[in-house]
Amino acid sequence: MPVASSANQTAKASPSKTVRAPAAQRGATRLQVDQAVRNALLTGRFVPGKAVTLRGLAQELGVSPMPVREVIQGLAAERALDVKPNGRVQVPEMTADRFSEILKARLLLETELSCMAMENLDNTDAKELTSIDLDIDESIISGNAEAYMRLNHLFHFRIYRASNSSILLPLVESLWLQFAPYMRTVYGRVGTVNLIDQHKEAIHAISNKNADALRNAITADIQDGMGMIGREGLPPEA
Amino acid sequence: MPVASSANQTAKASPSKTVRAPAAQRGATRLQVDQAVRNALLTGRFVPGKAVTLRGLAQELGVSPMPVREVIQGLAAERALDVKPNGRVQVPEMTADRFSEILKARLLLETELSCMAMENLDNTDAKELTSIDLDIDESIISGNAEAYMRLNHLFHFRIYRASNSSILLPLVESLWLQFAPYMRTVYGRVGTVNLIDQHKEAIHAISNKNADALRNAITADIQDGMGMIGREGLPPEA
DNA sequence: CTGTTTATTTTGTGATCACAAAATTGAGAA
DNA sequence: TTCTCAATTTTGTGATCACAAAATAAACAG
Repeated sequence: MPVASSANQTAKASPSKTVRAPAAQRGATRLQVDQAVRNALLTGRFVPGKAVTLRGLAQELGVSPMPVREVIQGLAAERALDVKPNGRVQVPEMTADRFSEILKARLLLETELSCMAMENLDNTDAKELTSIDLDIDESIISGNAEAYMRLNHLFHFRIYRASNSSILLPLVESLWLQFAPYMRTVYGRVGTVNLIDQHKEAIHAISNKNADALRNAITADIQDGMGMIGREGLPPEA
Repeated sequence: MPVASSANQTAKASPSKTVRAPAAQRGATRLQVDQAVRNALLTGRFVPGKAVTLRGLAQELGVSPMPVREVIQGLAAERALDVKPNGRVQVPEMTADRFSEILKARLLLETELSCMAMENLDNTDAKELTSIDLDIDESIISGNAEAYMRLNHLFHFRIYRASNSSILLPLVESLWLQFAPYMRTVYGRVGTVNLIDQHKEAIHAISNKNADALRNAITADIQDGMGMIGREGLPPEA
């Protein structure tokens, strides 16, 4: 899945004379790498434990190792990637401690975020969320875990983004990057059919402009989605 | 303040033959740059709006621009540095919205963190915290804002670190990196003598193993430290 | 076949380079 | 002076290189 124009790669014609494509805009390559890796993490295409190598990712995306290095450093700072003591980078493994702490943090921050968002949400947003939720239902019954994760993220952050938050929102985004790869492995084990859709009540709360109801719906959604794991055997390995 | 051995810099002897120092260990240079910038931010030596340039920082620390690039990317991902649309990097400016949100996030996360830490804190920790607090008192009366900020960070995170948290702790660290530079400008304006020391009660709560009391003390400390700004004129500029 | 040791490959790290976009400076005209 | 525009410098970006540590593969001895 090359992300850059083919003229960009293998730019080695004459010595000490590197030809470069016009470069659509400043930092476009890094941005594309960043989005590619983020999407891969959020949709579970990067499995916990998976090794992430500079040259590997660079070749896979059709770019030089340079922008990949910077993106990896950024994602490592967000704890979305794990830099081992020997420098190797991998998708973090989940542990029981990490999981329960993420659950706690999500409940704390995402309920707050949804309350903040409430005052800026109107019926137009409710309709959009309804549309997304329909796609979510479809992804659940069809067992398309990747689509489910993408849409579920879209649903939640469509709400949170209305909060106009510049502090809490990035923190929550970091949390999602951390637990998403593990959730994907859970869906692979127990499927997606067991998922309960708590989104209907969230939409209803938004339509009624009831902040408390939205808070409860978000709480229920988080606890349903992640609490399920508690009954399945939390730690993937001891 | 060169951070690397003098043998490392100006390593340009013969063409295409770079001499390198034995390299104490893997990633040591980047780690030193990272700690240097983090300390500068946390102690307020980097003022909001200050431009952070690759070559500038690299030369100041006596390293090549390479490790600086990676560190900056990491700190930008933690919102500790602000990457403008044109690629320039600077210490973030504070706004009223950001400030109140940071305050809210601190109250949410740091109280939780202190409660988690309580069960692992013993009298040895209390004595250490007392020692730190004495130094804090001294820094306040002497008006040494930089020392105060360093010690205050040390005090809080000595507590939080006992929580053995791997999720919430990095989030809070990100918050401190974000508000520290601004706080320094406030201390420069109104001085440090107005600061109220709420740490005594926190230490007392730890000695008594009273989680609720610790929560209250941390809450009071945060609100005292940051609530003061509300009476001084929050936004540095509109 | 098993365990150990050596050779090979992979991989992160620091450094340097070339280039373009952007900011800054400088000169000249009104 | 003040404005405008060209020249210069600064700065981030992508690319490539050299090196060492680490991981893997390959020999080899038992």
